[in-house]
Amino acid sequence: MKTFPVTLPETEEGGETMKQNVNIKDIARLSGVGISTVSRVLNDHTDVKKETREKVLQVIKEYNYIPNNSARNLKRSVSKNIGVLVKGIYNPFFSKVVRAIEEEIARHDYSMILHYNSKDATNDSEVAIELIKEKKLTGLICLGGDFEDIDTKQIAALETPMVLCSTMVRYSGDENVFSSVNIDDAIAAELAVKEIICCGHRRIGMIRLREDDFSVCQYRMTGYKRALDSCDIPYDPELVEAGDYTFETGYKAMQRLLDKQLDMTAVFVSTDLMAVGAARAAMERGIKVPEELSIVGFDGIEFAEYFMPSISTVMQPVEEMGIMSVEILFDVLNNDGVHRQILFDTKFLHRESLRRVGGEACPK
Amino acid sequence: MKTFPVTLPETEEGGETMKQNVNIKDIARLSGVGISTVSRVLNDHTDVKKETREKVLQVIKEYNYIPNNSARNLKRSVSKNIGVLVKGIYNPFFSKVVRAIEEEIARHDYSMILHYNSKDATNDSEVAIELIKEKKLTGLICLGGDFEDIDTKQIAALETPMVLCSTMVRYSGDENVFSSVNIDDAIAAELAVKEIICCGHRRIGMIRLREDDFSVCQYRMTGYKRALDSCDIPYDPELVEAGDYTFETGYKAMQRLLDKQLDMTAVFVSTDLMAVGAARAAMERGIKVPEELSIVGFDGIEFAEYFMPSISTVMQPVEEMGIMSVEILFDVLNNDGVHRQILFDTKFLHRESLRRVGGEACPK
DNA sequence: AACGTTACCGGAAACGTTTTCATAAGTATT
DNA sequence: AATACTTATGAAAACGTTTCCGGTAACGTT
Repeated sequence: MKTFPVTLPETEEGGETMKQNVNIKDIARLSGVGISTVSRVLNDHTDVKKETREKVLQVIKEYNYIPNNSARNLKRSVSKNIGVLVKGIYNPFFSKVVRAIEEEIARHDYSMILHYNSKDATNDSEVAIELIKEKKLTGLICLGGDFEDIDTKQIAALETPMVLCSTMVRYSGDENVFSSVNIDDAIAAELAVKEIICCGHRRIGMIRLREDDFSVCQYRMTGYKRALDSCDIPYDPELVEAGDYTFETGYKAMQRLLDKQLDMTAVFVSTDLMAVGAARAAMERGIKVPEELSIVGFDGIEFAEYFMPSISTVMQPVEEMGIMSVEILFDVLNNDGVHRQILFDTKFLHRESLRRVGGEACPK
Repeated sequence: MKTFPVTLPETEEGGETMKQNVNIKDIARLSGVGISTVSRVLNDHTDVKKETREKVLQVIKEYNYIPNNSARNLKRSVSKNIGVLVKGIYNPFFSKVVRAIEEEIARHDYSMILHYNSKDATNDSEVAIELIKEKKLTGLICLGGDFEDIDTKQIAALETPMVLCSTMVRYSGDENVFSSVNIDDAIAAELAVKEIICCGHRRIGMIRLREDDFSVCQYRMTGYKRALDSCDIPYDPELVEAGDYTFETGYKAMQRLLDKQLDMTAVFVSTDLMAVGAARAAMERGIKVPEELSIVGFDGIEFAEYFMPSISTVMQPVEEMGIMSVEILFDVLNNDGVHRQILFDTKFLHRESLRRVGGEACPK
């Protein structure tokens, strides 16, 4: 039953037998060194004589040896896996971030475990903690969702870096147990609405997110109000309807808005997806966009650019945000828990769906 | 340094100390049974007395014990991770499949490791094999991409079930080493083009995929030709341009097509993304869609429905395909390698972008 | 009463690494 | 020549499971 100190059945050209799995012991034996030396070579330790290292590397290559990750993980008591937890909405914006994240993670020689939290009304921090513990993750990036009443003690105890990207945090503690990557939704929205105002619009509708959806998108509503306020335009709740990210709800929200027969000349929409739905709803009723109604979205998904008319929007630096999330994660990992909060800049893209109307521009 | 056989420092209410990680030995000791019994409980083995099981479960719950996955993986010599390898294009179609896959994988209590293969011109099977070996995956699902000259011996030797979903396979072996989930792209495309012909169109353009992109989308070209053929419409290479999935290349391909001043009345486009880009290109030039030019896409992504005009397209059963891929994977896993090839049906969606013209319908 | 079965259970050997510790050999220092 | 310090190395102890192997107790069968 014991392995004898003989050479392995080699994987010959056309040979039928193929040793299923070469392990570190085999490599050690075959290169005439101890196991620990092989391990040192594998992990790039410096204290191995050059010739020894080369010899070992050659054997490794020759036998096509791949170290067993499970064993490594067990010893190191982490998994070289980084979790990404995505809040359950389907949004091309998130898909793109995920992609950027994966590429960056792969560059660091880690793997990405992707999990969608589809339960709608959960506080995502619990799911996050569960995930970390269960899968022994090296780190976790949360995309979207809602962290409320966080048990900072528990999170700190995990000693696993967490980065929240585009995640709503409602919690008034001072402890600093995670990093975050965001844009300033309120300011970005405020600027967008000001752009609308600058085009002479005064009656500006808004399609916001349902209030029970605690995502950062809620702040876009704040920005809307602030912009109105700073230009002395009264806030009229009649002009506000809500949806929940999707084309369809944007479409319906716009219908409700139009049904009210308001003298609206522009609408600011919380997400590009809804903006497209909204635009369609208006156009279906024969309302010309932007001649009769301007529409502005938020996110910067590519689709908005190809819609006819192309949708003016607030562009988030998608890839950069993804990459930064990973960078921060590894920073925290290596520099022992110094967390960072990053705010990215956005850019307003003035496209076809927004047009100047008669009225004078806002002084501001 | 050794752990003494005393009770653990409990996680008391408000207590500061928290035993970092309870393990199976602790649970065994605390519930007064042997380690193997705890293991049996954990793995739902039948040969444990009811009371013992309950006792153990209670202790597990009380101490919030979560088994160490790395250790489990090491013993079981698999990882409870299922890989998903996505070919590097950004396509909302794939994002949606991935999502369906993840949910199904999670339902089985596995994790999904998602990896994007961004290298454009690779034979993806090598990446796949590498991935399986390195991450000790339980199974692998490939989305898109190209398997050519497969080393079936090597794949068989892995003994890891592989499912190819929407993946191009160019290889003439008889051995059956993987399962597949697909639609019949040629037939679906043929039907779509016949629909166009039935609307009276005779000069039908095509925006296909670049020929060096070996994806299943190539078969859509086959379908196009077949449809023309069966209705005795001559194939005219002038009417064909190529792109590579994206809005932008669809847009440009349409421009090239229009530049040629052909008397085209409809265009069949290989992917919805390109179809939208193409529609935009036409409309920008003042060509009315569908009044002057009909456009038909392929895939069934949601966006196509909200574009104005909504894009007629071939709907693939996205979620079903994802779920099926996972189901097959587990089937193969449990029934010892009986592979299956699945073909899903598609559905042609006649929407605004396709309109009847004067000419008589095709007899067929 | 002796025996065979069955239902439960514990000990201990894996699984394949990383890392600590000890040691041997070489080199520099006294 | 004795000492100390470096450099390279191997043996062996973990890491936390699963599972094989065997053993005990209870029970029914002869």
